[in-house]
Amino acid sequence: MVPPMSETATVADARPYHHGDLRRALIDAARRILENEGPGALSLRAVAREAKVSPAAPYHHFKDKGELLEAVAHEGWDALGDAMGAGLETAATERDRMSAIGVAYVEFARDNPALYRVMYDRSRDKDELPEQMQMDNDGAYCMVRDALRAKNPGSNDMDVELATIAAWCAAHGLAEMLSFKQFEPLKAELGGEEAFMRAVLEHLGMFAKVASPGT
Amino acid sequence: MVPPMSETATVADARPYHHGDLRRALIDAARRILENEGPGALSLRAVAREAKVSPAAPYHHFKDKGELLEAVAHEGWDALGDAMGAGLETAATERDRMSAIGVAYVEFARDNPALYRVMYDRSRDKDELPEQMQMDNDGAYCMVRDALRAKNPGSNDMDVELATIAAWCAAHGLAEMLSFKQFEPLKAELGGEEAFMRAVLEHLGMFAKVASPGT
DNA sequence: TGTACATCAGTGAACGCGCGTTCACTGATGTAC
DNA sequence: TGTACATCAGTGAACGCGCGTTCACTGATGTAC
Repeated sequence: MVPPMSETATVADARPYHHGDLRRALIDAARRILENEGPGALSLRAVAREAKVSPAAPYHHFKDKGELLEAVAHEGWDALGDAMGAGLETAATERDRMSAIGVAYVEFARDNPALYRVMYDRSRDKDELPEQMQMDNDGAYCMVRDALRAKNPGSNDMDVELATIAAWCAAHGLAEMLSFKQFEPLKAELGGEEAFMRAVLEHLGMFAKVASPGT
Repeated sequence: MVPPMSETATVADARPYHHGDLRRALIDAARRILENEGPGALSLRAVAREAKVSPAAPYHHFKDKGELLEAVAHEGWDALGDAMGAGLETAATERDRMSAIGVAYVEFARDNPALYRVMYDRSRDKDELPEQMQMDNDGAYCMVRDALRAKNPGSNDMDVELATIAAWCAAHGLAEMLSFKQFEPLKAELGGEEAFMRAVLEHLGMFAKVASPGT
């Protein structure tokens, strides 16, 4: 009788006692859980399970659950910044830059809804946006500001700053609204979700109290 | 020896076995917990505790925890609609209506942050905004749409609809951004939080791709 | 007006669950000599 | 090159906890006659 595959690991199923890069694996596992099961399922134990490791193992890499969440959120902000940068590249003209960034932002949120929620989740709260969102470090926030400055030459700094914040608010709001069912007829009428997104963003001026701020 | 206050309840501390309106009391208790301890603390048991009732009592009024949350969220939407209506009343001129509603919206979210989160969490779970947000029932959504129609006479229906959604997105985004610490210097510079809110909302047009949609 | 009885709205104990975290441990790795 | 030993990164069992929910119950209320 041929014995089943020996217990001593073959090269193929070798799972060394030491993982190699468990930290990385845990963050990846967390993202997998987020997207497959939502933020409610994201427990430390679930992450360990997903990474095929004991419940205590993560503690060699993260002080506690909060620190893991922090790392996941940090990667999320990086990824969002990358997505916005990639969107910017697609803009044909300078005038298109803002909407290209906006569309990239909203699509990122749509495609990574649970991650996006973790990023903004205040329960770990510091009442602070991450480094990528600071006003002075060439992060995503500055990318938007630069695009706005280019689009509105001659605007004063305060106006550009406020418009940047307004843009971020609008994109965030749209990102959270996009998936509500009641907009589906409108999306269909406009020819798809991206058209809907652009249409909403283009109508912001109609809502604003003053069409040309700073005048 | 004078016996201590009789076990048989005096009029003052009469707590009848039957509560009278436990459903109401549970919803109020939930709101108290939300604002004092945040959404994370909102368990059915905590609500029962807060209402000074056994953990099983709520089941005579709500099928399960979800149904209680639903009731809390429903009241939240009503309260938000009321706040927006009250804001509308304060608008001196027709032109001010939109910003009056917007300010009222954002202030409601600022003053009831945990309730506000529950409202949108429940909606997101169902992929549906509540009745107050439907496009055809004289709710809060329609209030915004009417104000926009009045402000932009002659606009076609689609433009008004899209601008309404844009306004809602902007207000929601600002509501969630408002309390981040990094905006504090800006608020101070502008002379306070309300000035900041108005300034951000007024700058939306600068972000929009097209200043006058529909042209 | 009294009384029997059904119904309603509570109680309190118990259930099983998954959670975050700790602990003593052990296997694997790296380093000093 | 070989060996002793410190350190690192895992294991697996256990802790106490609060949770949602169920259950048999009981006190209070309302109704029929």
